[in-house]
Amino acid sequence: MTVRLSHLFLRTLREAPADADVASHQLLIRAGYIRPAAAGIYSWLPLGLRVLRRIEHIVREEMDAIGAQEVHFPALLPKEPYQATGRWEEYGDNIFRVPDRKAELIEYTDAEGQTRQVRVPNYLLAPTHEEAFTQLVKDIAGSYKDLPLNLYQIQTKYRDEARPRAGLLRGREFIMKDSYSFCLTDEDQQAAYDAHRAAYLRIFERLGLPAVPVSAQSGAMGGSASEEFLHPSDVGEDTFVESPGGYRANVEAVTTAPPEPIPYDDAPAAEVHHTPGTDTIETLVAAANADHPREDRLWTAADTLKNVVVAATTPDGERKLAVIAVPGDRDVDLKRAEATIGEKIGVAGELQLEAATEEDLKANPGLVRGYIGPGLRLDEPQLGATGEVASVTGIPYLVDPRIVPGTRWITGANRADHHVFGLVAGRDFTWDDTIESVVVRDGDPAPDGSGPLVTRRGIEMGHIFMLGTRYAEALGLQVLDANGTLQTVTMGSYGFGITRALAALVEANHDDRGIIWPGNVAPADVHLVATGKGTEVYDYADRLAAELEAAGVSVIYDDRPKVSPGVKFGDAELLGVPSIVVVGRGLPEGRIELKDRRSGEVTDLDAGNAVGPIAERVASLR
RNA sequence: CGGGACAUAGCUCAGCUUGGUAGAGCGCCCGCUUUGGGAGCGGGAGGUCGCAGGUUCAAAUCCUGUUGUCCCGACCA
Repeated sequence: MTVRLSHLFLRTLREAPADADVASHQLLIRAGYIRPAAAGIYSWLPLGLRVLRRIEHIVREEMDAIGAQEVHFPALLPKEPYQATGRWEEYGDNIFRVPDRKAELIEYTDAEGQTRQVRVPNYLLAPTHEEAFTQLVKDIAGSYKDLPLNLYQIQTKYRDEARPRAGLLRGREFIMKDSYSFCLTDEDQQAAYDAHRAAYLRIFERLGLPAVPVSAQSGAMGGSASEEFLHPSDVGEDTFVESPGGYRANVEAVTTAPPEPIPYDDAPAAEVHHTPGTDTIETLVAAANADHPREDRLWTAADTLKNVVVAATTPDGERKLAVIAVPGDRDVDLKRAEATIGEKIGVAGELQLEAATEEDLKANPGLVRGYIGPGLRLDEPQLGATGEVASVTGIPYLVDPRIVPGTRWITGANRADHHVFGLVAGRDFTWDDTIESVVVRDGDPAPDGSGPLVTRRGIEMGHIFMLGTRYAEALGLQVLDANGTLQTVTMGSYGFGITRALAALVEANHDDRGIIWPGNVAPADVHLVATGKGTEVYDYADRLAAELEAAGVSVIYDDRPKVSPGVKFGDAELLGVPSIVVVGRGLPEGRIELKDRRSGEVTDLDAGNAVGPIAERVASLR
C-alpha cells in the first residue's frame, strides 16, 4: 500500500530536540521515526517500524538459513534461574527488577520516621535470555538425538544502564536478536559458532553496514572464545585495534608479542641512588637526567619501571593486593587487568579491581609510595618469589610482557627518596607471572607480526560467544548420549542488536539534510513528490503511485495539497528514501524527474514511460 | 557512582541578575492569496513556568529540598 503523507501519522521537526546529540538520534526523531518516551526508551512511529521490520526480516532469513528455529520468550522472567547462574547478583543495578503482588513485603522506617512498606523484587525484565533458553531446552530435549540445536528470538531487552546515551545506540530498552546453540561435542559447537559468524557477515553485507569481527573478552557472559562485530564509527563506545596485516582485536583483548630476551652477562651491577622528591615518573626522569645522565642519550620514562599497587575484591568480599609492573611510559588499564588477574593471583570468579588506597599501603610497610620496586637481590626479593625464596611482602608481582630477561630499569629501591638504576630483569629480580594490562597505543606492534596497530572506535553490533557449560551446569541441562550416560550440554550464545543496527545505519548513511537509507532497509523504494497547483500533477502522481506499487515498487507519496515545494523536498531528503521522484513543472512537457538521494543526481524521465526506468533503478539499489 | 549543565507552549529558546496579570520563532487550527527549495496577510487554539516546601502583600524570578534530562568519566553481551 502506498503511504500517503497527507494521512501518515508523522510530524517532522525542523529542529532537533536539544537533548539529542549524535546524528542518528537527531535525525530519527526529526524524521519522525521514533519519539523519546523516557531516558533511553523510545516509541516507534509507522516509518520507523517499517525500517525495523526490514532489518528483522534480513536477520530472520539469515538465521533460518543456518537452520536456527525461531522461538519467543517472555521479557518478564522470574528471578530464580538468574539466581542459579549467579547473574541476579552479577548484573547488579543494570537489571530492571520488579516485584509482583505476591512478592515478599518488608517494612522499614524512612528518614522522616515514617513506616513504609516495599516489596522485594522477584521478577526481572530480561537483559538477555541464556537462562530462559537453557531451561526450555532442558524441559524438551532429553537425548543426543535432539542435538545439535539452534534457537533464536527477536526480543525486547531491558538494561537499566547507568547512563543511556546517543538515542538508540545505547538505550535501556532495545531489540536484540539472540540465538543459542546447544551441542554435545566441541566440533558441533564450533560448527554452530562458525555458522553464526558467517551468517553475521552476510547480514552486515545485506544491510550495507560495514562491520569487522574482532576478538573480544567474554565479560560478564562467561565463556571462552568470543568475537564482537564492530561497525567503525567515531561515536562508537568500543575501542579496537587494527594492523595493516589484518590483525584486529578489542583493546581489552589485545595481546603483546614479548620481545626477545637480552643477554646481560656484561651488564654492570645495579646501583642505588639518592633521588629526593621523585615519587612520580616525571620527576624521576628529570632527576635521573640531571644527576645521573647517560652518555648516549637522555633517560626517558620508558627506562623506568612503574610498580602499580592494585587491590582486588573477591566474590567473597576479601581484599587482595597485587603489584603490576609496567614500563614507566605506560599506564595500567584496570579493566584489562581485571579480566585476567584472578587466575594469576589464585582467585576464582569475578573480581573487582581498583587502585590501592593509602590504607592499603599503610598496611604494607614494604610498599613505599613512589619508591616501590621488586628489590635488589634474587635471594631477598621484595616482590616476586624466586622459586624457593618467597618475597618479603608476599604480594603477587605481575609484570607486563615487555619486561623480559635482560631488560634494564630504573625503579624504586623500596626506601623513601631512593631509586635503583640498572636493575636487570631476570638477574636482579623476577616475577610471579606476566599480565596484559597496559593501555594499548597507536604504533604498538601487532602480536602476529602483521605491523603497527592503530586504534579505532567502533559500535558493537553483535557478539558471538562459546559459552561452554556454565549455564548448562548451573541449570542442570544434560542429555543422554548414545551410550545412555548423561552428558552436560555445551552452549554458544549469539547476540545481534537490531535497534542498534538501525541507528548505526543512520550514522553511516546521512548528510546534513537527513538520512540516506540503503535500499534494503529503506521505509520505501520511492519517495514520490507531487508539486504544483492544479489537479493534473496529483492525478498523474496518483496513477504513477498505483502503477509503481503494481510493479512491486513501494512508494511514499507526498500528496499534501497545500504544502510548499520547499517543505516537500526538505522532508523527502530528511526521510531518506533512496529514490525521489518529482512530478511538477515538467509534467506539461511530459517530463518527470528521478533523483538519487545519495548523489543528488537528477534524471529526466518520460512521464508516459516512467515505471520501467524507476523500477530498474530501485532494483539496482536493493 | 564521581564531576558539570539544564528543566518555561508540540519543537528551539527569551524572560530570572533587579519579584508585580507568561513571551518570540517554528509547528498546529480557520480564511484569503501563493505553488520548483522550508511562502504572504489576517484571525485563533495551546503553558498549574518539572515537583514540594519556604520567604513575601505578591514567586517562572529569591531560598531549601526533591525528581527528571543531557554531557564527561566510572560502568556496560
